Amino acid sequence: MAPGHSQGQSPADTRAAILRAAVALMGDRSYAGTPVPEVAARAGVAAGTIYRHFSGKQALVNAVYRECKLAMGACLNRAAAGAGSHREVFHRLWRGLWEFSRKQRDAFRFLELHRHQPYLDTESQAVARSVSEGIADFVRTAQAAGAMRPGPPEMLIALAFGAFVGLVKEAEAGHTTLDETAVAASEDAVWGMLRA
Amino acid sequence: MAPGHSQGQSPADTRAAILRAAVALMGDRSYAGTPVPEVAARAGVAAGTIYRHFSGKQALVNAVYRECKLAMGACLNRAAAGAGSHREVFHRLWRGLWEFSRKQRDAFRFLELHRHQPYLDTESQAVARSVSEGIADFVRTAQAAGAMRPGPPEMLIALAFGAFVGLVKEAEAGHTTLDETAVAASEDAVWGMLRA
Amino acid sequence: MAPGHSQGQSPADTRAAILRAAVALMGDRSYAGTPVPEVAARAGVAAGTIYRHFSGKQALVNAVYRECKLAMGACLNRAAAGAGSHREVFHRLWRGLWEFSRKQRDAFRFLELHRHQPYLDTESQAVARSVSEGIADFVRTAQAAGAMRPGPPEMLIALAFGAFVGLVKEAEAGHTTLDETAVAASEDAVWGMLRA
Amino acid sequence: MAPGHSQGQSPADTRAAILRAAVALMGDRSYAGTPVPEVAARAGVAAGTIYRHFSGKQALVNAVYRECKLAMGACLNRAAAGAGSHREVFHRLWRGLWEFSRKQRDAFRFLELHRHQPYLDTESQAVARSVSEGIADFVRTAQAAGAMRPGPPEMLIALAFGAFVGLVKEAEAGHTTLDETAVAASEDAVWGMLRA
DNA sequence: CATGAATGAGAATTCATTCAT
DNA sequence: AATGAATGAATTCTCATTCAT
Repeated sequence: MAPGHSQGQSPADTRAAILRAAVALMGDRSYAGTPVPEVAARAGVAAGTIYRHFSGKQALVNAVYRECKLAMGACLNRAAAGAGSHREVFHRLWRGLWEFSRKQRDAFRFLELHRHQPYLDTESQAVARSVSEGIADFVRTAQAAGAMRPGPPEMLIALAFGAFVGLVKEAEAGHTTLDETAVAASEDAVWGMLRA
Repeated sequence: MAPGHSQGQSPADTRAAILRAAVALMGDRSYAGTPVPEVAARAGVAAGTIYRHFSGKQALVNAVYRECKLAMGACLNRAAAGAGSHREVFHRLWRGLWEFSRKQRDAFRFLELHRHQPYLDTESQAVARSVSEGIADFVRTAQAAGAMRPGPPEMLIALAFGAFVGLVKEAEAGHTTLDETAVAASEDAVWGMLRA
Repeated sequence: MAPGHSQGQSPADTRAAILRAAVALMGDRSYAGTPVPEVAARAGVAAGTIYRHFSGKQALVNAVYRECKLAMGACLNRAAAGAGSHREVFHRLWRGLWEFSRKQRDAFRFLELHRHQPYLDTESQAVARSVSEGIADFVRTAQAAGAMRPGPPEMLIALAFGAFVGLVKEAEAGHTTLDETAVAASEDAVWGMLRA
Repeated sequence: MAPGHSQGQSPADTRAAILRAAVALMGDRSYAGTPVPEVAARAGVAAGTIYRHFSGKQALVNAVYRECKLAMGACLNRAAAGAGSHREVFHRLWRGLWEFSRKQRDAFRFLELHRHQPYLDTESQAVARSVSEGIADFVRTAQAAGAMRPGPPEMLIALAFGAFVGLVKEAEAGHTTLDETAVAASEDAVWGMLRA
């Protein structure tokens, strides 16, 4: 009977808070396992507010997915952009992935848990494809230069990225932090898998 | 209207049907995303019947998890058991993984989606550990013989297994079947990552 | 946490109780104005039970609508069936309508409030049409015999039925019961409208 | 971002726009079925604006109801006012009703859908009564002059007005326009019901 | 053992209303 | 006066679980 109101931030801030809360919770407990009211609570807003910013739970996951995917894409693009040998670029990519998984831990987990889920819409899938495309280009160039083993770029990417994901999950489960030494060692190992 | 036994099904058959239904559905839509009544429907039994065989939804996932994990463990143990060089054993392991992911696709997907989830109980975790231990032993032996690169066995396993998972997910998403050629190529690549 | 169960009636009884509750409430407060839990409460069942019997609120109104419409149709058909002059048949129809509006007051009100609403599905509309058709046939016969004024049967029916509805609504609002005298007088008046 | 006045609209214009939007929507979808924000959207104002002009949703329906009822009352009074036989006055009344239902279709539908609803306040009911009273006077005069059949004026009005409503609803549902011919025929029929 | 109707807590979503700007 | 983001209670609907048959 007594509706309320509060304020203190711009709509964009509210939206951002909701997205932040959603990445964290859905990355931890899956889409179906995360009630909207809990997202609201963590974002510090009322449940109804979420529906002013997103048309529904599904629209929310998709927004989160795109944001995370683009963030990771940007991170990888930065790494791939600079000069240097293919080995050096790979070094930057591997480190970039590590940085991303550390600094945006929630986003990384979220992306891993929501790959190819049926509730992801066409736009989200398009974003995912465009990010993959960027990396595939790098692989193709390296293959053409004889620096990487031949084969479908998608396969090599799947192997290398899968390896990284495995590493991160292991680190999280084993309660060990993925430190400098481990990252350097894994980078070396994975390059052993990719090089010609 | 007439309660009683389902025609020609032993209790064990019923239990197996429930487990099969649960692997498929939960491997596809996650634990939280899979309603118990739907599992019942797919298993061809009434909703209540599930509760005669499992004390609740959580007990059901755990039963499923253990069964799948043990199946995969058995598959890997068989591969690791025979004679041959470390390279040859790895060959059998990689092929074993492939076999398993093809023949028990649902189980493989289920396991991947339910790694380290909070609803897995201590027994399930123990099963998981025991399976990992078997593989770790192989890695340690190979490292001692100078056939595999040094470093924590868990890390190498995480990288290799992660790579395989990445491969399978890519194949499913890309709608490409993981054929002989791709498996052979990936095996070669991953061995490049592991060998000393 | 503690789900329940109660029983004591057959599923058909439960369904009937829900329908009865829905007619009464929706006939009184409109479709949108009637919360599902209130229907449940009046039917003496839990809210969730409604969804075991009807796929949603909309399916519920449609079921109610069809049942009421068919009941009224049956009532009118009985009246139209017997022998006698057209005037006598009209007498029975008018009385039949009166009976129906008295004995099934809720159903009558419900039908009036839910005519041509957007949530009525094609099947409901078909039922409505078939009932109207029966009456239209009577009108056509009477017109052919020169006992009723010419013109589209639908128009005459709309006028006469509209008059009856107006009468009932007035009686309800004016808190006067529609007694024998009033019914006889109105019958005479309406026949004055219809006769050739 | 910049609060303030809507460009070139006087408060009275805004109020009128809200009322217009409300008649149309509530006449179509009932009181409970019409969200306030939707009324605002159709009126081209912000949701909050409605609450500067009306103390709540209920006050809004009542304002709408009174406006519509008075408009229809005025229409009927004009018809009843002029000279001529009772038959001629009835002709003007019937035509007046037709005019009103055509030119103010939304208002007519609104009034029909909101008769005797519990959220109508005493003032609205008083308005309704005063309009009815005007017509009842005409009926009483005609009865006294022996031009109309005897009986409670309210009953005759209910029958005749009900017939008209039935006609309009049929026309709307049957997707037939209520044309000159139909109106003339129905007028003749209804006079057959009313005349002595 | 199996059934499936019933339950009721809780999830997703809507909407009347408020109030800082 | 007007705005529109925010609120939170109410609404529709789902689903894990129970138990009479």
